[in-house]
Amino acid sequence: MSAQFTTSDDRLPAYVRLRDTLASRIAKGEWTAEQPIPSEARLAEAYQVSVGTVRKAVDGLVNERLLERRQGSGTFVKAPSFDATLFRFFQLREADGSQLSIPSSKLILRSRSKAPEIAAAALGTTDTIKIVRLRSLSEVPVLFEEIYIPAEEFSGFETLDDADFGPLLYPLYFEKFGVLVKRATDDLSFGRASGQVAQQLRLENDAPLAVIQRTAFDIENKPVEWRIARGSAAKFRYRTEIT
Amino acid sequence: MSAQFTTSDDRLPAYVRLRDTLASRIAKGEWTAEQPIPSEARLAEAYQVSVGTVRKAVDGLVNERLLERRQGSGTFVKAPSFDATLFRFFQLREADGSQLSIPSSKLILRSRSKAPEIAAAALGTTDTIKIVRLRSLSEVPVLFEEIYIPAEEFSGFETLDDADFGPLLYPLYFEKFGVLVKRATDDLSFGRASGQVAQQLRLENDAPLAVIQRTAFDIENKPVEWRIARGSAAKFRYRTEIT
DNA sequence: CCTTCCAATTCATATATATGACTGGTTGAC
DNA sequence: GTCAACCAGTCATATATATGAATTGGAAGG
Repeated sequence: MSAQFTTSDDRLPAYVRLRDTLASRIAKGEWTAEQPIPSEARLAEAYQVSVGTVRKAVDGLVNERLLERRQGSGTFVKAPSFDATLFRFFQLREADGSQLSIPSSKLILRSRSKAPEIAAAALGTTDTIKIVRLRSLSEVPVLFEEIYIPAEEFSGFETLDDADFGPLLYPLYFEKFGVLVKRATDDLSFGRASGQVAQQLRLENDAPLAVIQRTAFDIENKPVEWRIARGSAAKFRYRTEIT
Repeated sequence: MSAQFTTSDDRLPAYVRLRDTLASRIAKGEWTAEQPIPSEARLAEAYQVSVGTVRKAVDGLVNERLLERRQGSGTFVKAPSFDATLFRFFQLREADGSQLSIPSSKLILRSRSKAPEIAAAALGTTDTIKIVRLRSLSEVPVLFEEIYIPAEEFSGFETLDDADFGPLLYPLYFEKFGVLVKRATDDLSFGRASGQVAQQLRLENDAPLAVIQRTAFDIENKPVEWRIARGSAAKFRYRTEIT
């Protein structure tokens, strides 16, 4: 039984093509996070390569955090744990001082909308759906988000039921539209509150703001979301590793 | 010919012990960045392991950016390219609009000094040497830095000749004290200018400030430097990848 | 019914080996 | 002297294989 690589330049090394092939199968949702993918031996047999080559391909995907190895049990698709990323920036805790938690989200707007220039440049299209949310911890608003996603990829997004929206968008993208966000680039800068932003965040005009602009990419490195999030600079905390 | 692993728990896999051993040899400055380290075949022979095991050990060090492979030529120690990291935050250009460059540095203070609590906590000692610098681009001050390093590791630092100081400290740490900075953790927040900081940066009192607190670690993950850097928030730009 | 033990499955480590690709220097023809 | 061809050394890819370690599920036994 010899499965095919997904079309990709066959001058590339086998382990690279296998990695791409597996990434694509993961993106298609062929495997769930609960069940192991086929064993290394099976994959080797299926794609007619050696186990070593499979291991090297899987190594890559493990490195990219798409897969997770569990010795003795198998290799599993890693649930896209893109969870609290944005909230690493605002290290807030619930009033009781407990662990950080994912803030609740209030949907303010969701509509077909022409993307502003900077979002259009990042996404490569002006035909987008705009989402505006206010995120809060313990009823205190902490982050005001404007989000743009390409209308083409997310057609039907405007008509989703409000009940489908949880506090996190990326799982929704994946479940309803098969869009798996794999990485993102965040740009941080500093600004000042005004108008709707100030009002929603309950800040004074000109209050210092931390501004985070994010472009998110799917498995194929195609940009699938642009957003700008703003929160009070006073509460801003960010930690990063440099190597 | 069988070289020894540096003492490390011999229950660990061979490739891990070899990686540690090589890391230690790199840290000792046994190889320069200009000459290749011994070939994979030679290392395999010297340590009595297979080439595959050597490759896996070297893979690790390449991943950590300690080594760099050049097909056909060899594997080289990577010059600690910790250069412009801090200045990723302040994306400033020379007045002529040219590429970013490393800012010049004016030494303001260098003396044995008791570390403030937060630095002492990071470094594990209060017995430190304090360095204060003002960094400028095209004569415009952009960053005010206070740096603490453990007096024990850097004994003699106070008596270094001023001429030894270039714009970057990490090469100096390495050349004069054998301390190789491998990674660092940066904590970002926003604050307000006052006193000496405001004066040196030529900002008004209460001007918004970006604050970066960094702890730097050597190859053995021992903290070897703590610093706090401050610059005008207005010029602050930071980009990061999330995956 | 529960615990213990065992066997199968799976990933983890390690070796040995072969071939290809790239680099840098040497050789030799002109 | 110049330049092309060659060659030796090095990392890159790929295979085959063996053994160890962790997990799981079921059989055996009380």
